Amino acid sequence: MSPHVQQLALVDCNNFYVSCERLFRPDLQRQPVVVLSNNDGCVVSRSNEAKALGVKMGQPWFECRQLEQDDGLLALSSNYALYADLSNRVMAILSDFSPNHEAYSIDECFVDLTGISKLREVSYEMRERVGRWTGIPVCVGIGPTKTLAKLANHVAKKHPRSKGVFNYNDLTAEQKARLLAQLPVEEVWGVGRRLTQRLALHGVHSVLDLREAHIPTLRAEFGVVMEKIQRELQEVSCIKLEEVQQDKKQIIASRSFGNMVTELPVLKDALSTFVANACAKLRAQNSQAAVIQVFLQTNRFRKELPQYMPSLAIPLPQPTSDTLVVNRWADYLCERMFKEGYQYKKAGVMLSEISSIAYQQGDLLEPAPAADSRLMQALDSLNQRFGRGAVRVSTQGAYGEWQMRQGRKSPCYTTRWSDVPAV
DNA sequence: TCTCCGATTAGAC
DNA sequence: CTAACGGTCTAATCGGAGA
Repeated sequence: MSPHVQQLALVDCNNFYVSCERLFRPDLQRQPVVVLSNNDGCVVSRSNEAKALGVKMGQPWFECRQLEQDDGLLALSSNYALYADLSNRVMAILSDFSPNHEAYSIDECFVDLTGISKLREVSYEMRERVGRWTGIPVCVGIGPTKTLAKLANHVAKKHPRSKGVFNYNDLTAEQKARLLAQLPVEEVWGVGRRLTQRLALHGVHSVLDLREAHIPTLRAEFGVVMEKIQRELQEVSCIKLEEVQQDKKQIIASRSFGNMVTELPVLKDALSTFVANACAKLRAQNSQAAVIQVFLQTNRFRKELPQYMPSLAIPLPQPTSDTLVVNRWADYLCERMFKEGYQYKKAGVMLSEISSIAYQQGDLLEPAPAADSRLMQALDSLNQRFGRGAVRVSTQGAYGEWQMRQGRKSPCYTTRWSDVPAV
């Protein structure tokens, strides 16, 4: 093999949320288990046994709920504090294998193993060490580009013979072609449902079809994104490893309500919580926002009810990350949009035009409101020590109607002492 | 006619 | 309580407004 081929590994946790729950509930092993999204709305993680029962990713819980009685399917509310904590542990272990790595999502990490000797042994060791130290099962896919590493990971997950590790770079040209011909094009990273349909119209069904497609046609019909995907399949790296986490360019805090909301004060109360979360995220990356947007939504699935989905944005007089300042604007925007006679199901706040506080522009007319940032710093450090929501804006949480339903949540074993069972 | 901007679309997980 | 369907984020693209 030529020495300059990139050996890029994608390590992906198996059924991550379900695997996290199983760590503290050994009785869930070999049982059909799913984890639900916020508000216990949709299935977002499935054990293999749940997949075998036909439960689909993203399926609304009420649609498969019957399986609870019929087949012993167990559903749990999501416990993000637990998943984030375990994710951090997995990432820390993986980072020991290479200084060049990217935590791509809560359950996936790219690790650049180029130039490592005994690559085979090392990739098995990654899998085993994560399993031994955290109890989370993972699969490893290796390829010359991110897109092919992802595809290799898919192969590792699907074929038991691979024992959880698959290296695309080990294949001959013929073996590569044979493998790609068997894989449907929707398995490719960046090709979703819509693009799969459109590609089929052009006779592109397998990954091999896409790799070999006529380039000018592809570019004209599908744009630069598809061209990049094709180049990646041709082993030309177009998507680089992002080793440092980029600052968010946009921050959204929104939630569906546990019950429909009809009154303005309740909406404002919910929004003040969203503002607090969004501004805390903003401050955590040392940024400020210049535009705030608020949106309200009725339940789009209830077609018989009157629908109203307003959204309003406003440029702030000065960029800020101050919860109290943003909250006043959110109140104002909410009041301007609120209409009596609708049942609101969801609301949210979006912060955009985000910049680093390092570049704070001095305002010639208004004195800089630096004093308030001390209050926000105090608030952040208290909430960090005692848990999110320990210190709040006065109105926040006065009404309970909007809070989401989470009737099936497991205890916070790793992040809250009081939830750890006595030995 | 060109450019900018907001809204829309598509995707990931 | 007897209906019930997530939350964030990015990038490309498109159409209209305004220069």
